[in-house]
Amino acid sequence: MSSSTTVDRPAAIRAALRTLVAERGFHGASMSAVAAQAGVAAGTAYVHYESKDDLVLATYVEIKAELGEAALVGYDADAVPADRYRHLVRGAYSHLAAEPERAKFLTQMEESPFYVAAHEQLLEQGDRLAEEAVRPDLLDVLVDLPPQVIYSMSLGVVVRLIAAGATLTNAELDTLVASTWRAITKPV
Amino acid sequence: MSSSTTVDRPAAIRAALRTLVAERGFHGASMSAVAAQAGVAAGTAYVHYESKDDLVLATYVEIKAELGEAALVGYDADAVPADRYRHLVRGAYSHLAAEPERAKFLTQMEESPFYVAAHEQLLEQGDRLAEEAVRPDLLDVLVDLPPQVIYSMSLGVVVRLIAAGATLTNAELDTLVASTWRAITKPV
DNA sequence: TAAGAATGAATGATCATTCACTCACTTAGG
DNA sequence: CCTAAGTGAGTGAATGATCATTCATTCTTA
Repeated sequence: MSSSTTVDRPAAIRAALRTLVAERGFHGASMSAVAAQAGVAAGTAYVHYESKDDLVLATYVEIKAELGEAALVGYDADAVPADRYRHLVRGAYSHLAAEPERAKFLTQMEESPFYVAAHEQLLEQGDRLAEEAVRPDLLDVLVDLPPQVIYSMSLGVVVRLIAAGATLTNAELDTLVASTWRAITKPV
Repeated sequence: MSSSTTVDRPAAIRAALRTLVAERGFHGASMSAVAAQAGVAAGTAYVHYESKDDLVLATYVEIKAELGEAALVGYDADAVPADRYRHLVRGAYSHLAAEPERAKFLTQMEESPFYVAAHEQLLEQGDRLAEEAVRPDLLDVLVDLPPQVIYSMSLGVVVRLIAAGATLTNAELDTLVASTWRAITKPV
């Protein structure tokens, strides 16, 4: 059992990975560097994670889960697709803007060698946002493009935008929601 | 001087890098692997390029230059911004779809540690497409977001789409042009 | 034959990962 | 209470693999 005085090392190590990947890319996030950033010895990460892949995966899943949870706060599952989309994008924006490190990690992740495995892991664990995206009434109105491309035109834009250091006013965010919605839905 | 019977090794090495990065990511594109793919010895790349960074940069610049050239064929510089945009996106699409390897290389590149240096190099050499993007009459109608984000909502979508293996009909491509144009321009 | 191109084994750096060991803390027995 | 054995997190030097890069040597070609 852990008492209130003990530290959650796995969480500290995941946080260190987030920070280093966000700041320097996977390039600058060697296991020794991560350990140093977390203030632990090189071997400690391996007490909690089988491998670097395992750690990266766990960190990615954690960030995605937090993002999904945050985006779904106050969500009305019975609303019309366009309104549901608006809610999710705005929720994701707020959550990511509050800690841009997360957005930077995600953009670094998306084209990395880890991504394929990470995406599979996510599907196994159940990705609340992805599950929302495949609801039939939404799918019906989406353009016929690979999910990855749909993502890159919608939530992906928000992630990259925050990773790039941009901030939007409420009005600008609404414009972006509307624009990206038009981009991913079939023309009337 | 090279006669007609000699091979252009630098070009072969750049092509090998393209192929390996497209197929396996930067991860699987070590200098030995690139040399092997090009059918030359490990040291040969260093006869023509100072370093791996140098080779990656040259390959990136080459792909961007080819893309710009292809997109600008038949370009009417006096047309209205929306029409110029349409021409460039359609041109880029055709060029990339003809050899998706290029699109895959570009997506791999965009979040890699090489990107910052590559982008600078591109600006020095003069990027025809980027120069088109900053013409005042176009800039005037674009939303106020970092260029990188504008790119990711416009040409970036096309690049990712092709890298993901999608193909579009003429009509679908027009829809995409219109959608992304709405995404990057200020609302009326 | 001179000059540049090509070679590929060797070099040194960096990495992920391992493991024998230490240490703090818990538990069982007296 | 006290103590001894047990437990598992934490350590960090060592290992072996992989890489980018070098260079003495060989080959090609003009």
